Amino acid sequence: MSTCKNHKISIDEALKKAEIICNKKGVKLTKLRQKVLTLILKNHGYVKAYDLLNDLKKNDASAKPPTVYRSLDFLMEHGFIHKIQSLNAFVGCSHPDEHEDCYFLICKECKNIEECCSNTVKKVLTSTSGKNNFSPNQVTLEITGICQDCS
Amino acid sequence: MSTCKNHKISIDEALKKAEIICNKKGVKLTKLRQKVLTLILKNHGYVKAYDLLNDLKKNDASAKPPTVYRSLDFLMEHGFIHKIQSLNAFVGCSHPDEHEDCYFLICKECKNIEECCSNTVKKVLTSTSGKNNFSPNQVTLEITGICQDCS
DNA sequence: AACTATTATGTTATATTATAACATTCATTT
DNA sequence: AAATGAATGTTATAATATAACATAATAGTT
Repeated sequence: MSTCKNHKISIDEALKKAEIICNKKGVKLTKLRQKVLTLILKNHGYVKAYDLLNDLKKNDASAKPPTVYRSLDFLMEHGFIHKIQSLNAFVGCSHPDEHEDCYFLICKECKNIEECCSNTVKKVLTSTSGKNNFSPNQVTLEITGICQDCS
Repeated sequence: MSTCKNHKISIDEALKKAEIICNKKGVKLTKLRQKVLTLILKNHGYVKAYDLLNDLKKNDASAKPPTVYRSLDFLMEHGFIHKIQSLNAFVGCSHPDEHEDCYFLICKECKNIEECCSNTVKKVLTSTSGKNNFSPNQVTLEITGICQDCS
């Protein structure tokens, strides 16, 4: 069982968690989707779609862009991964079951991405949106900088 | 002089402002850059790079991707426009001289984008980053939802 | 004015990211 | 087994962006 200081939980645990959530929802975590999720979780930083595709090709030469994008779509839809908009990249989610608005601390040194949840941030964003009479739907909050280990 | 309720200032004013800032900085707002900035400001919502390219081609058939991307880079570098990461699109900036961390309210109905500055938001983000021992460098905050006019 | 250095633009080519559209396979239910 | 719907395979292409090198314009120097 592989673990990593950057994973709140191990890959195996994350996969099991995903399996359980899928069962609850009545959707299927197919072999392919598992494979893609595993490849993403294995990385401590972020992963690019075409790097994933190349990884998939090692086992299955017939893998093509839709192969990976469809899995990515599924995994995003169910909160198992997130897309980092400012990088066109993807990261695993450490807590797909308890999902709130999250934000990302992206270290430009080590490329590591920390996913954070903060009620304070959430509240401030909601209230500021409210002041603008805006009904928020989806928040993209990505903070690039230098992490503790790299400073 | 064209104005728009969504522009805090008119296009002409924005151009003049940009001109002044460029002079101060010792950089040049060339005809091409002016043209690109104008095309962006004319839009009330966001603009895609290749739409800009097509607009440019109307006057100059030889325009090519680097033509527009270089201008976009320049305009972003000096704060005259912003890139909306979640849309791969660009919006004009209404206050390039008094620049702080801004965020964007993106209406998925009317496609309008409101640029906002909030000290509260800024403070919360800085302090939350600090709690994670993270030195923020650049913040991407994009909130998608429904604006007042569309709700 | 001629020379030089720098900046900006032109040009060709290609890299990167992502989706549309249709065919086939697989799993589940009947 | 047949029918259905979901998932995957496959082909093609769309959309976004940059590398690399050539030329032109500009500003500063002689």
